[in-house]
Amino acid sequence: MSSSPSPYPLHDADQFAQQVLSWYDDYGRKDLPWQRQITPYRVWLSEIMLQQTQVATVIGYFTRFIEQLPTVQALAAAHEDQVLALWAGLGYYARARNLHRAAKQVVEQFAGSFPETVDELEALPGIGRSTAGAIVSIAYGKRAAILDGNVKRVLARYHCVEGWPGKTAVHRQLWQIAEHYTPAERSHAYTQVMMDLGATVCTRSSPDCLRCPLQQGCTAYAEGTQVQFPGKKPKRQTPVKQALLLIIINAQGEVLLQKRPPSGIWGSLWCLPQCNVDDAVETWCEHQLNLEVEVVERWSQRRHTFSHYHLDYMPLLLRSCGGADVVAEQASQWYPIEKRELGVPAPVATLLSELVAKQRE
DNA sequence: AACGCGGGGGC
DNA sequence: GCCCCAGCGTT
Repeated sequence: MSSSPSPYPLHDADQFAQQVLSWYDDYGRKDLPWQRQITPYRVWLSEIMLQQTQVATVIGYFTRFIEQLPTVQALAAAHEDQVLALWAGLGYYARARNLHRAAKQVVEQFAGSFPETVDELEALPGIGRSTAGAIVSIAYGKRAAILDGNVKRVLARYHCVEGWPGKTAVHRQLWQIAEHYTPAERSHAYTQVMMDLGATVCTRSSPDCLRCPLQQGCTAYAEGTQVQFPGKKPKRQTPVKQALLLIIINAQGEVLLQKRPPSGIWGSLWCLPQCNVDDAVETWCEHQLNLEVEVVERWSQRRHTFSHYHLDYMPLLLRSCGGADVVAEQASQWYPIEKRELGVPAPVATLLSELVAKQRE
């Protein structure tokens, strides 16, 4: 382990662990769905979901996912569309695709039993150092440090670590601290409590320091500078893109969906056809979809925000009135609007729901 | 309307 | 090794 000098003294690791573990015994969460029957598969799935989403939301997704794909073998054998449908609404769809790929690797390379070391786990797609540490400590009870967003916040405040954790130097510093405090015993409880603390006590904008087991010893608390840590990502302004989203209905009342390419926004999800605002819609449909359409309604413009741009889109309701049906190609299909078995992005799901509601009027 | 999340991949 | 990418719920 590298030993770059720290600008602050690390505290006693045993005492630190004792403080948080005692809090865990009293207040830690122990009955979340993935904490009940602990298997590496369940821990892995929950950790990937929790990377991007809060516990309350993950519970429903996790439960549904496990019902349909209860084992890594089942996941490996599933169709990509089923996996993405189970993920739809969570965002960051590359993770669902990585999850699927990793399951196949576990089945093929490890005969279906999960690897037990951080190094082997990290070699699987979608698993990095922190997620590998979480699996090793929670599922196998072995010592391994984690550094997710919650833990970063707790540790950055505890030692007033300056700078944005996206910077390599800051990140390295935080890992060093994380490793220092990670105890050899009670690995599962320690990992769990550090995440719980960050999620429920040491929150981003209003930390509840009076209930924090680390209050004594927390440098930011002592200085009243909690909300300054961790340092923020330098922000840049997000561009606005515009598009038309085409809700094309055929004579059977089905809507045309197209599978997106595997990389980029909404990768591999099923989406409404999308064209530029200055395209002539009828002509575009004829050329791109080989479909004759007429515009039925123009809905009001909405905004969907991604991390790096806004998409202002106007939904157009179109009726397909014949023309060759080119939907033979794999990448598009007519889909019953009330069916919910394909992975569609959140805004598309919203539009389809609105359409269903409208038709019931 | 900001904000932040863990890891992959391009450079 | 550094930086950009990604989608949604929360604040």
